[in-house]
Amino acid sequence: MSIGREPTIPTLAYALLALLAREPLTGYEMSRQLRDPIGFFWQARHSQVYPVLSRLERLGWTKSETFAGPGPRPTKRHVITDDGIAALRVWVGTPARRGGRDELLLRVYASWVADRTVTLGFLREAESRHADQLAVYLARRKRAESWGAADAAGTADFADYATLRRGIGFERGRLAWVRWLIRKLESSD
Amino acid sequence: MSIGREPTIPTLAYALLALLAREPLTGYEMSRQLRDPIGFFWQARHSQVYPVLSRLERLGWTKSETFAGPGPRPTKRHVITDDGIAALRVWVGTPARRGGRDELLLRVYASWVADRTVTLGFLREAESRHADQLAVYLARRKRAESWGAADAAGTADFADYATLRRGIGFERGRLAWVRWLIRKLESSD
DNA sequence: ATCTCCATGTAACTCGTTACATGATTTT
DNA sequence: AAAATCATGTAACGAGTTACATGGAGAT
Repeated sequence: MSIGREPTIPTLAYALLALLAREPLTGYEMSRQLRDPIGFFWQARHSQVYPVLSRLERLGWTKSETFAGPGPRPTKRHVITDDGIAALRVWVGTPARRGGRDELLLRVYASWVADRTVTLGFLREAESRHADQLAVYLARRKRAESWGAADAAGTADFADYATLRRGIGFERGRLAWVRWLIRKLESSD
Repeated sequence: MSIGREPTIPTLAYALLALLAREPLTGYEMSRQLRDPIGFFWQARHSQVYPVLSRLERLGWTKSETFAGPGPRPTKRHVITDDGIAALRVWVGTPARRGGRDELLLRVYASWVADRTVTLGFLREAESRHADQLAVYLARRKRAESWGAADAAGTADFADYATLRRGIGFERGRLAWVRWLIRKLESSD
């Protein structure tokens, strides 16, 4: 029984465990994945990743093997332990708190103080960014479906596929809304 | 050479200016709005709001009048200045950085390590939360449309309405995806 | 020659949350 | 009687960003 307040585990720790549950990775590889594949819904810089990785190891949730690599320091490959998988399993079932921050919406909320050309400018920029992102996701979905990820419920591949589908839904909804707003603003002179 | 780099203005400062551009408010009223009306895309606690408000005043972007009120300290009503509106106008046109964090997606990404009943449990909870939120937004849209907000492009009311529409789109897309996932997991035994 | 990728970490700082602190009025 | 609402703030901490630091290998 610990009397004091045991320090809370940051969500990033579970994001890293989720990556390691799929395959062993170096810290560098994890921080790359926290940009691109899962960066759609969770991001972190390498400077945030490394301290959390040490902590995971102190908790016994991961272990690492060190070997010679590029750069001045040795490279570490991290592996999740049974305790780590158990901890991840518990966390998955705890309630998610919502509440995201969205700068584009905040800008739209304040846009009535700006010139319409400025507003249309950032909306058109958003339109093209979201169209690009949608194209990326659609290509990935095609690939994922071609090797049957859609029918592999219960696997990591299916979980990837499920989050990808949400990415597509998000980008489509966002695009439709941005285009609606652009039309509205253009047709009201 | 160390040029005195002016400290960066936090995004919350612009969120507060966006509120004050609509009407003068107390810090308390602003922190309430950062829960409910605009809490869908931007949140903050009162402990974060008050220091930023002092800073806005030091910058000359707001001014406040103090009067006796409930509680041990006097109440302050904050008003945006012309400089504040100008600063908000500039900020609206600067590029928004994206990248949100979404705990539900992170949980789904890791869900393949958990029991299917656990996964279905948090998905059904998410389904009902999003259905509730959608109902709230739809009621607000009805009200907004009844007094013509949809055709008032360039006004604060229209900006409110535009963000509300995105809220509805988001909740609908989220609901459709959660329901698809539930069906997929249920039908794969 | 310069840039990017690989691969690690630390330092300084800002942003955001939780808890502490006070106290009258209104609602349950 | 207890809780919520109005209304302000501070303190301690955790989360997240930017910058500093190192250095080999391969690409432009």
